[in-house]
Amino acid sequence: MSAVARAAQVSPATVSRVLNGAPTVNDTHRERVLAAVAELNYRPNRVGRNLRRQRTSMIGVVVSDIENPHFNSMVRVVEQVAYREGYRVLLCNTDETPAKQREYLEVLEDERVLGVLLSPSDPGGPEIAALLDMGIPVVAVDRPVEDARADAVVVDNVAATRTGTDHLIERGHRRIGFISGAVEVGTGKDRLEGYRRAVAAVGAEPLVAVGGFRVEGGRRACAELLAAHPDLTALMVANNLMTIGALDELRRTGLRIPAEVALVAVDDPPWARFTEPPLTVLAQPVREMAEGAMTLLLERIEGRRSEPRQLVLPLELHVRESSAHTLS
Amino acid sequence: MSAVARAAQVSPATVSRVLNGAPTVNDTHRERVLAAVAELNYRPNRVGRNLRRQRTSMIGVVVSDIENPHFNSMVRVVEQVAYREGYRVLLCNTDETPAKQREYLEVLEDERVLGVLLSPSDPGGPEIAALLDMGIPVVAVDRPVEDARADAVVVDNVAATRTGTDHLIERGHRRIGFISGAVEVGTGKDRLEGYRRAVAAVGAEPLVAVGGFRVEGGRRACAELLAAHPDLTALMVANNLMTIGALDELRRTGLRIPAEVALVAVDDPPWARFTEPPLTVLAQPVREMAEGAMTLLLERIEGRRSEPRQLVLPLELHVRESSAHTLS
DNA sequence: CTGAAAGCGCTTACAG
DNA sequence: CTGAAAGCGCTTACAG
Repeated sequence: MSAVARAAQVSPATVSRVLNGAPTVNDTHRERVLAAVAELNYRPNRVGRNLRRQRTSMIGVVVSDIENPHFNSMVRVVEQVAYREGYRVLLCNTDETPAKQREYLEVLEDERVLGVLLSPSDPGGPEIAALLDMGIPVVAVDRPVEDARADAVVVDNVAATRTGTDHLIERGHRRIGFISGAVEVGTGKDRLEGYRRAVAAVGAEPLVAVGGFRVEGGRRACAELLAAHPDLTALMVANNLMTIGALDELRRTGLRIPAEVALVAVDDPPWARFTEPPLTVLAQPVREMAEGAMTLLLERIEGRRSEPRQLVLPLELHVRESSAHTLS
Repeated sequence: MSAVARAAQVSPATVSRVLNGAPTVNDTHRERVLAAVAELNYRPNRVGRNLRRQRTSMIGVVVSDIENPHFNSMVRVVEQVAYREGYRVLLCNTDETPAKQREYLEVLEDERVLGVLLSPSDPGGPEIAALLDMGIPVVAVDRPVEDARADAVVVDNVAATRTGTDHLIERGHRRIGFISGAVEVGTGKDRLEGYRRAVAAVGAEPLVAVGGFRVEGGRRACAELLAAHPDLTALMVANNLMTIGALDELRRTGLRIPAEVALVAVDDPPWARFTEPPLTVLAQPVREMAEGAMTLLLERIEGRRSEPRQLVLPLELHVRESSAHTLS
């Protein structure tokens, strides 16, 4: 910058003013500065600016599994909104491990990001409180966090699996298996709860196997359920990745969907309409969640709100063919 | 930091040494510093460190469509490697637009990232040269860039669609449609070229529609081809998103796969085995590409290589049922 | 409208 | 082994 100042025969302060669009700069000076910038191929160093301004332009986005279509649709929307508003996205992927979450949140704190969007692997981690202590706003997405100062955008997971299971019950099913996510996380617990309530309401026995939200776990859980309960007629699966595993396992065993096993899944990834048969799903309002989360975060960052807020959005049942068979 | 120094009754220099694990620190001092750090809940400010060290720990990752499973699998692997090696990932999504690419690359330059992984929307953008001029290494992924100083990891796209089309030709097809990506990007051009060579080799007529690599474009291109060439018996689709669109269109028209239209697609997303019928695909070696790209980038960042390198990886044909029908 | 000066939070060569 | 000092590249209150 001082090289530019020298070339333009002005002070560094004036260069800075020109670069930041300050109104109070003489036109001759402005032109000389811009010419020198072009001439020297100068690009301002944001690290210096960030230090001086005591403010970066970065938002940390911490997801638990970036390969999950649910999260990457969300990341996409978040990135679009951030870009539009002039912020950058620092992407972190915790692979569902509390240790990685802790390390990443500490890094984000040290990098002095403006705010954090977090789909927690560990909703009670003390590093969440540390961020809030430092004045860095946190918006929990998908799953709430324990610290009450954080904002949150969640969906009504209990209602979702309740609705999905009720749908199967209406179709005459009573032996309904549930492939659950990790029950240590809120989403997993709530989805299991919705299922339990639905089967309890008609006096059916809960048949549960835990698949941990990943493809392989879904396959294993499906195999377990089929082995333990050969009489089951329907499956409710708690997310899209486990659904891939479950479909693969069902295909392997040769069971027909929906005639022998009906299927309802949480999440509506792009491929759900193209499996055989197309899947009945509970679609998450991904775009609304991402936009809601960014709205809450930007309100905080820009100082327009200080009271915590929580957004609860509904999932939507899309009935397709995987549940089209009615038991008689 | 000066507060910590005061509390520990040492100089800021000593605090810095303790925090950075310098060996030459008296144990008493070390303990006093660590106690003060814990007491004051001190977290070092990386912005200050970055400025002083003239070095950040950030890698820019610029993809053209983060919602595409191909790229998000890649981003996942990149993130894992970066984390393991102590680097952070700044994620940028260009939505296939040169303008967004330019803006993001300028931002990455200004943020003084250590290096950039770029799947270019505009392989000739002058901002790529600007990064290299500034000494920031660039590794092109998926598609090469024009500047010869950049490293690159690409797949052999010409061979891929050539192989896929030859596979259809062996099954007796001669009226083979091609749903192309954007031909302005290398991948799109090369995939089209492989198809052209294959049909030319048997004297068949090339039947091409451009779908631009996105779902809607794929649907439109498929409809176009079916309308213009009602006699076609097979389709080769240049990526996974357009395949979703094409499948949807085929389903709408009621054409049976593979009996009435055979289908081969580039990319092997998780759902490709669960469509009806399961898809014959050309699988990209995504993990190898991401790991290769990170290896090249880290070699540059850590100064272990200065000559440009290019990695070319093969795609693999996975024959499934969407091409199982042989024409007689 | 402009410049000289201070300072953001660190790190590190230097002297002791 | 330690501290005082300089300085990374900016921005901005202040004085003129």
